[in-house]
Amino acid sequence: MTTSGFICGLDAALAVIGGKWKPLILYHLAHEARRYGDLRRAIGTVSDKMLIQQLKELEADGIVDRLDYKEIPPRVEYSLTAFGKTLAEALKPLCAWGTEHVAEVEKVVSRRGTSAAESAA
Amino acid sequence: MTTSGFICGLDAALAVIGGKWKPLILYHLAHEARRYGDLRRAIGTVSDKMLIQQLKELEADGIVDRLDYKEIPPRVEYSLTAFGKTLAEALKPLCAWGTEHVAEVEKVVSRRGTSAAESAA
DNA sequence: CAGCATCCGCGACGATACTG
DNA sequence: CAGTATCGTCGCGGATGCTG
Repeated sequence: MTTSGFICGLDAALAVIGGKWKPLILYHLAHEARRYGDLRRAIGTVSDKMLIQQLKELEADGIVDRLDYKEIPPRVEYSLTAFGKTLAEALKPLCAWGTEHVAEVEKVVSRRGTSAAESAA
Repeated sequence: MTTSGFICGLDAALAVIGGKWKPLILYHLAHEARRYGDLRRAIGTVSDKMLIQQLKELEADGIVDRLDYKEIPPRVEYSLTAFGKTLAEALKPLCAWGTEHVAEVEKVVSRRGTSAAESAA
């Protein structure tokens, strides 16, 4: 058994950033460390359950770092690890591609169910 | 509201390549045009329904091109469009990143359910 | 050979309530 | 503030069978 499941690295990468909220998390964390609630507010429409879950997976993947200040009231900061930053680097071209072709993509995707683009006037 | 659903191009890109079999399809099509059955065999464990569906979405997205030879028995070839090739280009670094860190990723992902790790050729 | 229709399970995703 | 636990929905993805 190859035990390697992944055929073209792309699979591996997608397994890491494929979660519904992961790209957004990565995006917001790329600039600077963020507190939990801060992050949630930044993303806007994510539930605690999902945010925590995705955050934990990213943490398990070694992409993000969790810093607990052990204070009362609680204060926790999330940030990208060095490893996570290499991922962010690798993501840049794709991000640029997406930005450049947002219009086309959005148009077609919205036809598939208004999943990502809701208020596309 | 931003009316743009997508915050960072990354979202847009993921909406395009996020399907379960899309990376594999892209991967196999990147090298050369492929016939339907050929493609299905190459991927191995994909059902007709899924392959067709993903292929159609990619086609609607302008990523892949469908060439029907109108013959009997039927012959259809799928290939990347010029647009699709720009996407493939943007994907390379991510692909490389995934390849480079397959080990780490695979380890963690397999803990989450052996979901993506199974289809080896 | 290429593709479509249908049924169905299961896991992702989400809303709500509760805790330290 | 930063989570956790539970329950319910929804649609993705898979298996099977049929058609041109």
